[in-house]
Amino acid sequence: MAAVDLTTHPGHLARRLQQAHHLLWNTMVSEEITSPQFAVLNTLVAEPGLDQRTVGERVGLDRSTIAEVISRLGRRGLLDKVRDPQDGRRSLLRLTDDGLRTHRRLAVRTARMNQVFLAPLSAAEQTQFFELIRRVSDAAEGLRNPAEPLAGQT
Amino acid sequence: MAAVDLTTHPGHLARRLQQAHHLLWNTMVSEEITSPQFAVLNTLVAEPGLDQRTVGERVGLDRSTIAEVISRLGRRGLLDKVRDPQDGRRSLLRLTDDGLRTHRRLAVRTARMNQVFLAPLSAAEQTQFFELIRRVSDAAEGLRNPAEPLAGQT
DNA sequence: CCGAAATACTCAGTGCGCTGACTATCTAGG
DNA sequence: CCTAGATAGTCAGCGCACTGAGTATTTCGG
Repeated sequence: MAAVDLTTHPGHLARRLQQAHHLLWNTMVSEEITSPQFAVLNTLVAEPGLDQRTVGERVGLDRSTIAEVISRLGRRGLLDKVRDPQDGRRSLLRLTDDGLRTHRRLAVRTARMNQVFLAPLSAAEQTQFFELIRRVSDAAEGLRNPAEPLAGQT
Repeated sequence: MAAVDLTTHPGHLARRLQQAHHLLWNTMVSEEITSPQFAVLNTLVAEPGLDQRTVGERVGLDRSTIAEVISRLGRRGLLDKVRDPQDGRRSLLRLTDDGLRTHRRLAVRTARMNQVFLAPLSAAEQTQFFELIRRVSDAAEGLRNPAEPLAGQT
């Protein structure tokens, strides 16, 4: 009987939080476009013409995953992908009119959903919520490259 | 230029939090056993002989996903799965000795990882962190079955 | 100019997570 | 007993997410 209490395990809580979010997203935002897909659209609204890798960096997806997400968005005609004439390795991405319209429509619903999702918390608690999660995520992300200790050049 | 700030979107933050956790888990706990798999082991340590559906309920996985996770654990010889003689629909689950040993080993490492993961927060903040995430998750989970309004029997 | 390193992307493989359709089994009503 | 409904599990299909290997292109050193 050495079982552990999972409700104090951040990983378990993070997974449950995502599931809860997924549930609400499906009912209140879209069953077609997923949350990561919306994040990609959103990035390309802000910075049209980005290459695939950079979009992945912005939304926090690795090269393989971002490739799949973009391929799906392309199949749906929400974005165009063209080879960079300056650098044949890159694919430059740009939303279509349909992609722009979709983003606008979903942005409204997303805002509504976030309100419902965060309704159990007071305004102050919501701020705390964001800050605590961000601090933990950023710190863990920082452990990824333990090198690069000082600013001493190289 | 109607782009949105994703850092105030709980869904986005939840995803990033899980990625950060996954990263730490892989380096500090195990590359073989995943966090959901550990959750299943942990549940069966506390309640041996549970059926598949109930285990899924305990750890928060749907019938399909829990089936796959259990199948993987079974292939690795960490648990046994036998048909319930009382009810032929059910599969009863029980850890093997190897499963028990694995759980014990990982439980220690998991505790260490949680400390590192939560190190950026003070003790009070950690409590807040758990509570806020739990409240949001529970509330969203509650929206799943909007029925069952009163305690009036049936 | 030419070969090596870096970079962007693709592909194969594994695993989590969900829905909807299906099968097997059990339970309850007539 | 026998059928209708509920319940446990399987299966197919989609999508996110990661790693490691491989390809194409660019860049940099000699």
